[in-house]
Amino acid sequence: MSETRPYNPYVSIDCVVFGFDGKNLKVLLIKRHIDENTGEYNDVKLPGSIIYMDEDLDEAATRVLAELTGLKNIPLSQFYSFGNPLRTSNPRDILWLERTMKTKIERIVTIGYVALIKINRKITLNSKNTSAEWYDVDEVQNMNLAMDHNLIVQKGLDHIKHWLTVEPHMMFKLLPHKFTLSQLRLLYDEINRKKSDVRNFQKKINQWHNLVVLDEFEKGVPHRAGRLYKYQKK
Amino acid sequence: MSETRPYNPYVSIDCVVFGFDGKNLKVLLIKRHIDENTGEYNDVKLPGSIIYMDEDLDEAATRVLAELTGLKNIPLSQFYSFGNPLRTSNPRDILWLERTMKTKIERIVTIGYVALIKINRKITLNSKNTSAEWYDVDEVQNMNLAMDHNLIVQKGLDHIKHWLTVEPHMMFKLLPHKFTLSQLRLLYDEINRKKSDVRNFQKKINQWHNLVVLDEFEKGVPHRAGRLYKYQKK
DNA sequence: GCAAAAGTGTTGAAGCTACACCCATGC
DNA sequence: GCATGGGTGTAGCTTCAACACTTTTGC
Repeated sequence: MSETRPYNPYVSIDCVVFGFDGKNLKVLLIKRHIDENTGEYNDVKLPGSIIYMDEDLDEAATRVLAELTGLKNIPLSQFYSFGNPLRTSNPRDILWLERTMKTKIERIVTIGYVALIKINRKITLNSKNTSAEWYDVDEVQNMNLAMDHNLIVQKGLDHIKHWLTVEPHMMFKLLPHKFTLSQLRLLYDEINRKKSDVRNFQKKINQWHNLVVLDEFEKGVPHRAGRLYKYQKK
Repeated sequence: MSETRPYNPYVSIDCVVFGFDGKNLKVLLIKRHIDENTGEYNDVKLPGSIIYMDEDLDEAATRVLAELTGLKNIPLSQFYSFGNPLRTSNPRDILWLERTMKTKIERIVTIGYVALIKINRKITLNSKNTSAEWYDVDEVQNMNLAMDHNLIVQKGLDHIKHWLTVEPHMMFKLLPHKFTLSQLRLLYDEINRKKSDVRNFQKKINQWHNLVVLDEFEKGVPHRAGRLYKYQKK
């Protein structure tokens, strides 16, 4: 983070960070303020930034996420790269980029990374002018994100949906340490965009051998309390 | 392709083009000659090049492949991006890149694309100093390709292996117009790196409904001739 | 006639889907 | 006591793996 480390103004990282609030899948977005002398403009974008000249992509993703949100030790997975030359051609985007990066921007190819975190992780911001918030993934589809970030979120979603079949354990990263089977199923259904049969779902996950049954139950619910489970890495 | 169209020397495309000769999976590589005054050096690399400043990635992939091999109308799929800052740090690579691109090279992030073609397609080269050849994928693992191209080939392989389950029809792009079920099975097994049971395999592919049985048989084989099939898009 | 690959069915195991009722809790 | 979601088993169907012998052809 030294001030003299040169940027590569042609390549950036964008992080699609997903969370789950027990009901909806959420994505972490950062509010962006543009003062177009002074047309004023507020919108919302993915946490992302250009990379340093001598920086590996995975490394850059980790750094960018930490710098913009304070989130550390988050495994990030590259999923797709976006290089439409018009993706940063909106004057608003150019203005914002050049002010923020303090460098001339021509055209940026961005590498998309995806991460799954527990939604109650503390987010800290590096600037008073910004704020990060969780947005419903469904809402985001109808919002107008900065640059091509709608597309990036969509591709990120496709990517984690694909994980459901290939590595379903990734879901546990989105759940609290202790969770009920309903929470697990709702999350699964939310990502998969279809309702599972309750009994069949429980049969399926009982074969995963990574769930530990706890002697605890959820509290304060206006119905029979669900049993709590935790995930145990094998 | 005008001479004045400026390059973006920070982003490149590399194409992993696969073919199948009836027995082995092959990858298309380009011989590269370096004269290091005159240490002489010959090695082999993927068809790839830096992109133009105003060019979309998919567009660049199509152009680069056409320019370097004459292959047109080839669907290319992006599969992964490679950005280790040391990937082009070998002096040999720098020398070659700067001579070929006629521009100063600092560090290149490359976007990997994969394509599947029939192995008898005509390859034409744009220069007398280069030549393109098909290499056994297995051999390539033990060769020392330029830059990080061994890694890129490996990731490309993983990608098409994954296609077997998700979109198995892609295999037909690698086969001749008319083919036997053995050829199809050998290709499947080659990509999947395991032997299928003959009968089970035929049952599986009979459910695809994209195979048309022909009234023709292969010729000149020293055993019972296999029936020919063709692929019919639905 | 022999070497080499083509072609062809059945069985058992595992996994997937569909489906309905009683239970515990908060209000 | 009622509304809400928790928790539980079975039966039919589909899918997948394992397995061996006869046919055709070139030489």
